[in-house]
Amino acid sequence: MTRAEENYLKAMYQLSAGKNQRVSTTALAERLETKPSSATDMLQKLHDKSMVKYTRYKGAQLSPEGRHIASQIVRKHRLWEVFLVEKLAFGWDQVHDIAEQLEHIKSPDLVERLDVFLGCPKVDPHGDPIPDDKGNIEQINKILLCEQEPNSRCVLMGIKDTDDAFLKYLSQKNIKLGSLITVLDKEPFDESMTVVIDQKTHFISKIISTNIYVQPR
Amino acid sequence: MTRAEENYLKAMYQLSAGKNQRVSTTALAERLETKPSSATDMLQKLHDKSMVKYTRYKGAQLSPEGRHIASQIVRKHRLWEVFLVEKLAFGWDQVHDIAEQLEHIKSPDLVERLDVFLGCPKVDPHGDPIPDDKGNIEQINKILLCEQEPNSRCVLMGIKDTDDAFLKYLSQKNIKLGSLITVLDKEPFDESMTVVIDQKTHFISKIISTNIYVQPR
DNA sequence: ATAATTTTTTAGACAAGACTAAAATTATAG
DNA sequence: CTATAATTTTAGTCTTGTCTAAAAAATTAT
Ligand SMILES: [Mn+2]
Ligand SMILES: [Mn+2]
Ligand SMILES: [Mn+2]
Ligand SMILES: [Mn+2]
Repeated sequence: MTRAEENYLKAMYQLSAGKNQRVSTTALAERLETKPSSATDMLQKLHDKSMVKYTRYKGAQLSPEGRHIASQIVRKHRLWEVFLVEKLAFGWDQVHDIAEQLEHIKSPDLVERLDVFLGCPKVDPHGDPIPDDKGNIEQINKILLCEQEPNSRCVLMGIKDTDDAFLKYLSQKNIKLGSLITVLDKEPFDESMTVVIDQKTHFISKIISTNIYVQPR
Repeated sequence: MTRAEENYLKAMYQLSAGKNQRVSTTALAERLETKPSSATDMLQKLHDKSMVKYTRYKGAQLSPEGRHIASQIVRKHRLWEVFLVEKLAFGWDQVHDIAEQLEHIKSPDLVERLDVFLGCPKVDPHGDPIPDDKGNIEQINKILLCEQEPNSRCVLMGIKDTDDAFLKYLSQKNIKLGSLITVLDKEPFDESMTVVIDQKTHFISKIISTNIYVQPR
């Protein structure tokens, strides 16, 4: 697998979120910041290598093998992110681009040892689950903060859209994975919330509460 | 710099060992397991980018900038090798190929943090010096074991030709960086040696003693 | 000094991956 | 059900990095 092929497989894996739906040429091209014609080319190549099932004008779907390869790229990406944050003290907003490169290092032995070195983590620094070497993901029960009722407690379990600016916003306010959140009030008008996070009171908009995964306590 | 360009610069850096001599097209091609015509192509490209000074039919020489870039690839290669051996418990015969990939990861911040994480090592697992971020190398005073006189002591400081098979041979006999070596006898006929390494007696051929760097004690 | 040999370069081709412009197909709207 | 719009594919071009075969230059030997 070349780097480009791996990136296409990973993009398909992430676009067909959890389930294994078909992915359209345009969606794929958009995700990879390339043109639909390039995506078509690649899908045909991946079809010939039986990594995807591609039907002209109908989009493509990962084959079991393509799906497995994609899961291992994601596994590597997230393990490296853990390494960068836990061992090299990077901030969670700094690691994605570097992991984007590291995920393509080829050495099954390396992945295994890295996993052990990191203590076999189950989630990456943004709370996203790390697939195991078979591609299985341990489902963690989490909901969006915006769905929490007033006067309830929960724990921050992940970030939905791990945009750099948003990650910076959160860490600047010292909000992080594992933070204890108490919802005090929810404004019916704009659904903004008053919450206490680790003893500090914050007023957060709907946009923000829709981007934070929590586990009720 | 693309990966191929980086590999050419690194190869030139290593071929012009220490000094900054001119490198021939054929030598470069051989080192990179490619054809001389490909090397010519690349040298012309690198000349246009002023990474090397290339003269037709006369070979090429690294420019100060090309030399610096090359040194940083070597720096990354060796730092990653330290990481793999020290942190992930790889054997010193298993790390070169993986480092060959890792050396191309682009992030100045990453290199700096990795260096600190590893305790700013001065040599890699084979005893080769690690250039600093300016490209400077701390010269370590070392000679070949074959040049040691009988009835002298020395410490193993490095391996000259870090061939996988040779590295395996050494570690299988528990001979490693820092091992204390006492030369008991040197056969005048074939220059084979009887040595004690860490309390154990070994008979070693000239070929082997010419491949081990030591520092006299 | 000339001939033979070796080294190096040029010319032309190819594969991977991307792009643009045009054609084909599918989806949507009236 | 047809006309228009949107999506997708094809055809042709480009860049990077490689190769082979042939030409040119430099070396070595006679
Ligand atoms: Mn990421
Ligand atoms: Mn990637
Ligand atoms: Mn190495
Ligand atoms: Mn390399």
